[in-house]
Amino acid sequence: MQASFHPDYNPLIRKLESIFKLTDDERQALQNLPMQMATIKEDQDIVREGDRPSRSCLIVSGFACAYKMTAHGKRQIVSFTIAGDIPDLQSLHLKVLDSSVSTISRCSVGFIAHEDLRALCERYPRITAAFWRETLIDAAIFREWVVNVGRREGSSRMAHILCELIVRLKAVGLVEDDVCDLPITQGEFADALGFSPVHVNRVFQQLRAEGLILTQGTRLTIPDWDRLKMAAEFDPTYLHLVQENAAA
Amino acid sequence: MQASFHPDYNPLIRKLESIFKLTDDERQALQNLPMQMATIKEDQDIVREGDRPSRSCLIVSGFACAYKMTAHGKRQIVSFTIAGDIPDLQSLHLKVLDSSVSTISRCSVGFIAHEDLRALCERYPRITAAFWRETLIDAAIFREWVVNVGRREGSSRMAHILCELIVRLKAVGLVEDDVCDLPITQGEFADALGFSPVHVNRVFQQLRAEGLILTQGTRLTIPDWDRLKMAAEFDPTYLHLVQENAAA
DNA sequence: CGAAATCTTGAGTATAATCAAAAACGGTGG
DNA sequence: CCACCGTTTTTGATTATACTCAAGATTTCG
Repeated sequence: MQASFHPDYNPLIRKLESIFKLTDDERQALQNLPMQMATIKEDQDIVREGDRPSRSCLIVSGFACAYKMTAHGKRQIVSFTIAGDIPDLQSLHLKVLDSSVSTISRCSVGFIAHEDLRALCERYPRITAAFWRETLIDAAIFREWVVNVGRREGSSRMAHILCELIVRLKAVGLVEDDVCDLPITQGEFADALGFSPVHVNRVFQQLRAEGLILTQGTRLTIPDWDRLKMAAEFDPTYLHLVQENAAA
Repeated sequence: MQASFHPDYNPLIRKLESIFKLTDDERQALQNLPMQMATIKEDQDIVREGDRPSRSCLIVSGFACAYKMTAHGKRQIVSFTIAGDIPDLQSLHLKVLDSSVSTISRCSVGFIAHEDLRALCERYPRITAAFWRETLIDAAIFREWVVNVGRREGSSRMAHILCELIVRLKAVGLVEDDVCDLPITQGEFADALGFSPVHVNRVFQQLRAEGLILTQGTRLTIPDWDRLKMAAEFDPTYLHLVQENAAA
């Protein structure tokens, strides 16, 4: 089936609008972009390492992640993806996928054919630049994750990933009053941080004890944003948010 | 001063040629691309985190790296860059640099103004796509580094980074008979692997004892490539080399 | 309500960090 | 060519962070 978003609700258009003012022409082209919608339940692979996809997937709602497996069967999550992200946009130019994408929560996703993306890019250079820019921000996030996993310990590592998630969720309107819904299990955080699940649990308790976070089920509350940022050594520059969205 | 390469020696053109056959027009445009050449001695920053550069730098020869510092003064190298790489190409679309680039050995670099790159991309969409693709491969390498630092231990982590370097050096003709010159100190490897220098030293000794590597000064020899690959759990897919260069 | 997943706790272990000092190496200048 | 200096590599001993294993508590969801 084709997408039928109210213009304001198409998360792709919203994201591009936040970077620059779309012309009517560009907006029209984006609204007409064929998109095959699907709902995918939690913990399902959307695409797998080794695939040679002919389309990319836009996460419309829900949480997903990109991950790789080591030869010894250990999983490393390399990024969390939220509404508006296209976690496999790189497959437009790289034939073989080098990582898998899996849902974390139930997701609504839109598949966009590469041929349609290519046609769009060919006609609208500013959209090409915007897509390229998105993949460059993804790369900036990977860089920061290398730093996080390589050089930060326990609680600052955990705090950092929480800061990143909150800022990114805030940018797409998914944080209200320092509260957000974060359906990510401690085991999944472990795979993102290079920790064991047990260690994540202990670090969580430490953060709670220090009053840096509050959890009730999947609901996360940040009582004191500045203190969490401090504990995380968090500097949001690498997310390259535009001013209006950079509420960090 | 302007660049004056023999066509075959311009590492940027060589790299693009390895992806697709350039038209005469495209090759001409690349040869005419204004490039300010400089020689930079070892351990010098070329650009720094926080800069807002108006040009990008092509590494023509030598070894460099991109790195970030944590608030506690620890350094994490997020990538090694070799001849033909443009480690800060992302600054074409991201105003503020989120990482620094430093030389490791004495380097010959060419600075290319963003306005010239933009003009080139505007006129030659295939070159745009090729540059975009290069940044996507950078991102794929960052992903693999997250896995390496997050989920591999001691010798496989070290072996993996050696495998990557060797394959990339081979792709640009800097490996002969399983021997290459690798002017990277153990302290620098430590910053790339998230280890202490002492631990890198011990892992090196382990790899030597297992006959996986041989070192004489900065000269690295790989007696048995398959065994090193095995120890590293190395799969070169993520480097997205084209067939002719994929001698891994 | 019951089963499965997730979270939590404890105990023992392993990988890697830190600190400190010595040996080897590489380049420079006399 | 050799002595000297700074850097890099190496070694040893101790400590710390995080892992593993195992079991019990809690939550979630059908």
